[in-house]
Amino acid sequence: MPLTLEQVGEMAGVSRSTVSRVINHHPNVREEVRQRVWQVIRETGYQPHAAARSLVTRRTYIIGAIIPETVTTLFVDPFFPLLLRGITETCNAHGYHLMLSLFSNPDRQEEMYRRLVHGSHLDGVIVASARTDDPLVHKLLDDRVPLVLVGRHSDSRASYVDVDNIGAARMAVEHLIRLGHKRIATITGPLSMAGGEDRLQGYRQALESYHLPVQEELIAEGDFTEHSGTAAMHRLLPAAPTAVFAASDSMAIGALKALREANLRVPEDVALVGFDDIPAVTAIEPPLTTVRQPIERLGATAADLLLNLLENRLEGQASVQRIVLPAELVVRGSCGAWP
Amino acid sequence: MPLTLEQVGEMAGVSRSTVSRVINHHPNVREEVRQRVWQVIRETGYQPHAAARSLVTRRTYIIGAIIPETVTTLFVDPFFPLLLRGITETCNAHGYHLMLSLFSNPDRQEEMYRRLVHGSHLDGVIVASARTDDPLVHKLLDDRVPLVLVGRHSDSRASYVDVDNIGAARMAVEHLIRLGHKRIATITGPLSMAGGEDRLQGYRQALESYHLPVQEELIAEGDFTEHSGTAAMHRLLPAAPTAVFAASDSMAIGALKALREANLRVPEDVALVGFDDIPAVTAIEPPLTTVRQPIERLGATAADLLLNLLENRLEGQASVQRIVLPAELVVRGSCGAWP
DNA sequence: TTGTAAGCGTTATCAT
DNA sequence: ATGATAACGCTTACAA
Repeated sequence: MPLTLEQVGEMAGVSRSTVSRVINHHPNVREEVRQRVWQVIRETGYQPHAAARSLVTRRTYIIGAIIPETVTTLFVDPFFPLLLRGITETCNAHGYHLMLSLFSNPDRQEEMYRRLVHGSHLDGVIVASARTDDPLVHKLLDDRVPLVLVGRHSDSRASYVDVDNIGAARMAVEHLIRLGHKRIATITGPLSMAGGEDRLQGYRQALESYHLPVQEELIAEGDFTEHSGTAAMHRLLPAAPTAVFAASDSMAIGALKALREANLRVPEDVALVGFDDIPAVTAIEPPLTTVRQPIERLGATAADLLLNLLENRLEGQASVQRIVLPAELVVRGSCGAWP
Repeated sequence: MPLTLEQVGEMAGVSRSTVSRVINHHPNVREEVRQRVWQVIRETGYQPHAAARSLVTRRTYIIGAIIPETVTTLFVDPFFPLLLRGITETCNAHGYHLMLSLFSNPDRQEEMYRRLVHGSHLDGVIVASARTDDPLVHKLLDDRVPLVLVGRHSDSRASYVDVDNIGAARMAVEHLIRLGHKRIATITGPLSMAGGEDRLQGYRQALESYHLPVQEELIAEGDFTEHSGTAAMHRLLPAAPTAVFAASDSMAIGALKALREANLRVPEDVALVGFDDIPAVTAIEPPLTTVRQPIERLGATAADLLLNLLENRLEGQASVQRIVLPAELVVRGSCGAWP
């Protein structure tokens, strides 16, 4: 059985209130007493009971990371582990813990939401890669749950951290244009997700800035998975693009397979650029030119934002914050820029 | 402000005790009253306060997933997301939540451990892929924390779920032997981890069962990462193996690069087999023959085991359980078995 | 500076 | 079958 404040107090010859003050770093404790109490705490390994504490403080020091249903299938992508690493790193550094919820089963979603949010389990929530209009986000906001998103959302009340998807996609496509390509196709992500929509937007902007036409037959929608990349590439083949910008590396790899099947060489016949910089891209031949996102920083920043929100909620106008992080183009063999 | 039991009781015209009984499905409540109370609960969306509840029940319905320091760098491997998916799926189905802790920062480990474990935050813990003699595991066991490991451990008190690494490795190597190879090298994982040790053991067994010599110059240790695979392959090259069994796909991919540099073709000059079946292996040329582990089932089984432990602890002799799941060989191009 | 006491929202024991 | 009432371990006025 773990010790209680009362017992620690007894051992130190003070009341439980004093021990509480010591633990919570209240100033009004005699130095000598403080020393003695810490001594006992250290010796006994006393640790406050989390539930008892949060019952009165109304704080759990737990934040939730929610992966919405739509992306649980993408959860195996290195994106999420990296994001989680960024989040936990920051959380732990500030004494917070992380509760991970994959909303994979639609039947259980509502119940999970209730237990989690209304059960006062969490101080705040980070939602990763929701659909642009995911109702979950609206609900959290309606319920006044301190919230930070990874990836932008249509709800104007939502704070978020995002990668500059538009700029990054534009950079990638302009790179292809400068390499002399005129018929550049794109395999988009799901257009219901910000990442999908924005990267397409960047593609458009790049073409327009070079006065190239945006042609519908050069645009095919995928869902970020490799398989969808292959399928999309098959649909694009009749339009005979000389270059392809895929909105994810997995889709680029899928596209590569379709190109191989069609006896097209990369980059000689078709140049290829991906997005994400997952480890697999350096394993394939040719290594994939792609966009590298600061994923771990994305997570760390989201956590930072959320913790700030939590700590300053008292003085708090509900200030909506939006942070956009830059990405970088990593040029490798698949775009033909190398000799 | 969320409602309390008291308020719900008032609205239903009963005392808080009765509402509590209804919620906890106690038999002794008049049917009519039960109906009325549920009605109010549904209408109001009342949800019990988790902290208040666990203060008295001493249960949090949270289980912890701990990723020890040694493998946080491997956390980006698809292994962990899949494992987590298996774990959460089972947890959520039984009304449990998951707390994720990456013990990445050694300086904070002790404090995190204390807050987490001694703070009564968790009902039980799953530790993934610890080192075979990881002190963390001993400590958890000493502290009487209900525990299930993913991957075996030297502490005989520990229940675990593991893949049949020995059998799987043996199967992979025997496959190479049957293909006619006599000089088969292996790139091992870290020998301080069960997965590393056992896969080497399987390699040995395969050779021995075919009366082939086990030669030290054909064995090189890696750390599961791609880079270490390249380095290990370089060390193996002088021994001129005709086949290589790598204990992870990432290392196999690393080895492939080293082989390419040395102008050796796969599978013509050197056959290659990996372990894990990560997505990247079908992206490379030739596609990698590898061992597929039931990772998600591994996680689900671990969670099942732990929840069982928790639910039956009362009647509970501390029965140590060990479950070993089979893996399968996936034959693709890199071993030369295909025409 | 320190102790006493009330209260956080439950569950559980005991009457009724 | 139901309602008081006493914990659970902590924080926080309020008193001293």
